[in-house]
Amino acid sequence: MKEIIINLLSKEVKLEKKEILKLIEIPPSSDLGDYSFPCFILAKQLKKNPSEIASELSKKLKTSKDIEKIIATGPYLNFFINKKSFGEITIKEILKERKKEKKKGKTLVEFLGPNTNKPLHLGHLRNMSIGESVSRILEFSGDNVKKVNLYNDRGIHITKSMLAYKKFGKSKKPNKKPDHFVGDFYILYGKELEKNPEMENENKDLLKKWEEEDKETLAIWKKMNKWVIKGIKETYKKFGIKFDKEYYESKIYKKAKEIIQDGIKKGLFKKRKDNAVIINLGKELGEKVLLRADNTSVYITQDMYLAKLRYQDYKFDRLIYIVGNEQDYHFKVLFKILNLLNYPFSKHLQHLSYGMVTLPEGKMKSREGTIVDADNLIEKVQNLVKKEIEKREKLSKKEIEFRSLKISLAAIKYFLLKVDYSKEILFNPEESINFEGNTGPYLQYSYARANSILKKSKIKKPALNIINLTEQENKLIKKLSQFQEAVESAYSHLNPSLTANYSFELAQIFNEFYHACPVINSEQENFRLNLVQAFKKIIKQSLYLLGIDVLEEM
RNA sequence: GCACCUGUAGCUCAGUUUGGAUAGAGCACUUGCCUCCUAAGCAAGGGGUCAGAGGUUCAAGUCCUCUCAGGUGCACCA
Repeated sequence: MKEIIINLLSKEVKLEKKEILKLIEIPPSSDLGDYSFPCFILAKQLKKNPSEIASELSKKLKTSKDIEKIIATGPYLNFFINKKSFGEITIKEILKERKKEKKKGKTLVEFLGPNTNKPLHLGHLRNMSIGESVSRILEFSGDNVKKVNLYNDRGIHITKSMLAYKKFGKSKKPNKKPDHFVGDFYILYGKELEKNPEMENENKDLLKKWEEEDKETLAIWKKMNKWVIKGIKETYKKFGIKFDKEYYESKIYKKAKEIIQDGIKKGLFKKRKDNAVIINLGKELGEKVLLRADNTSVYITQDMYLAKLRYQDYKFDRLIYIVGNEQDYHFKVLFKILNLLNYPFSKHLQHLSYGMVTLPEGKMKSREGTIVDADNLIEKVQNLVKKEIEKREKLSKKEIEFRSLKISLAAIKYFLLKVDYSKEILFNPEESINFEGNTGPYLQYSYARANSILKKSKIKKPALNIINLTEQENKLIKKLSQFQEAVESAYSHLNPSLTANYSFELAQIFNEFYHACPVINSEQENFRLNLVQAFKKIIKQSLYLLGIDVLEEM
């Protein structure tokens, strides 16, 4: 429909079609028209008042069977489309089988990156929600996407829980979810450290032993890492996440040094007096150590190597790191160094920097016990959902379990995705997770309602013949027609919140329609069934892009 | 101190990328709607110096400058 308007305009207006496309907007109220073209830009070109231009154009442009009316309202040229044919085209287009987009290129999405000393928390849930959603949006638009994870499974923070376990664990085996079991020792380390500051040195010694590959130390490390990873995997599988490949820091941290030699050869890196290797990145980024005096590599060195390794593994066209904004500086430095090293992939790296999840009392702190644990949160929300279900109907235990998990995950994911990723999210345990209004369950509910209509109608193959259209039907058709644009926008901005906002607006309009326009046994049943079907398909796709599953009944 | 990010209704957020018609939702609050396809819903109502000040422009929540407030980073931790 837009194309028709563009073609019409391009005959009378000295602008490229692309420019016209950019300018066309949707008026704030449908009384004004369906599409509009603001004439301000032409005012300079023609040296005339934009209102005059609009009214002249409104006389020149000819209406057709698709464009019924063209009216100038002030400086805007407003188009009224033939709503019946627009409705037919839109619905047909949606109900048609979707051709798969051609593969555009290979994109790696790295997310999660857990430490193997404690269970996942709410921050990880945001990370995974964004990572999964971005991956799906990319894939939907034709990218060949691979999801990768990295376990930060070595280092001073890992030996903390090991040390506490050695001292106080008495070789016990996990008596609860194993990542929580290990996490308790991590917390215990912090507590004991206050009483006994000497532990910090003990911890350093333990790390040294690990680096020297002391057998006993490696055995504890392996055992505890296995426990944590098992627990973490359980959580992210429950959350609906899968990775194509998982990397382990412990397996690469020694090899990371290879990259240092390359930099020295190229004259980029320099040896300091004490034998540490450094790079000077000028005033803005400063001096960075890349290899310690004791010849061990640091975090950034491993990331440098890992980027190279991933390029070897996948020959990606793009690598997107989903990492919190506390690491903005780190990624600036990382990309800068890889650029200086002149690696071919270095220009295709991108940091999707998302904001922290904070609590009303501030940042989550493990020391103060204010960490919102992922497993606990999911369980709590699921229990709330169970109560809601039980209020409504009697179901088997199995069915309650099934539905409550999907609904609670929808509530959590949607809560984390509806806010622009770059912004901080305030999580208020009392208020944040609810099931009404702009929430995941509201969207699932609209889907279930649509499904219920289709199930209950006796007409199984409704014909698409439109007699006349109500205001709500027009609104719904228009919103449905904007799905493609919404996805494209989410793709180019890598922003799931755009999809979330679209989904909510769509569901809202559907619910208005639901109340205003009865489907079953109405004169318009055939057409309305088509409309409901189209809605069902689009809302399902939108929710899929957010990583949210639909329910046929709720 | 330096760098980056944020500031829109009581609360949580859209809208700022690319300036354009009357600044929108949700929650909370007040009312109405289940003999009607699922009330996790719908309808109506009150609630705004778009942090502040200047500037650019025919036009600024949106662009520029400064100020104020909050957050994050500035590790040979990962």
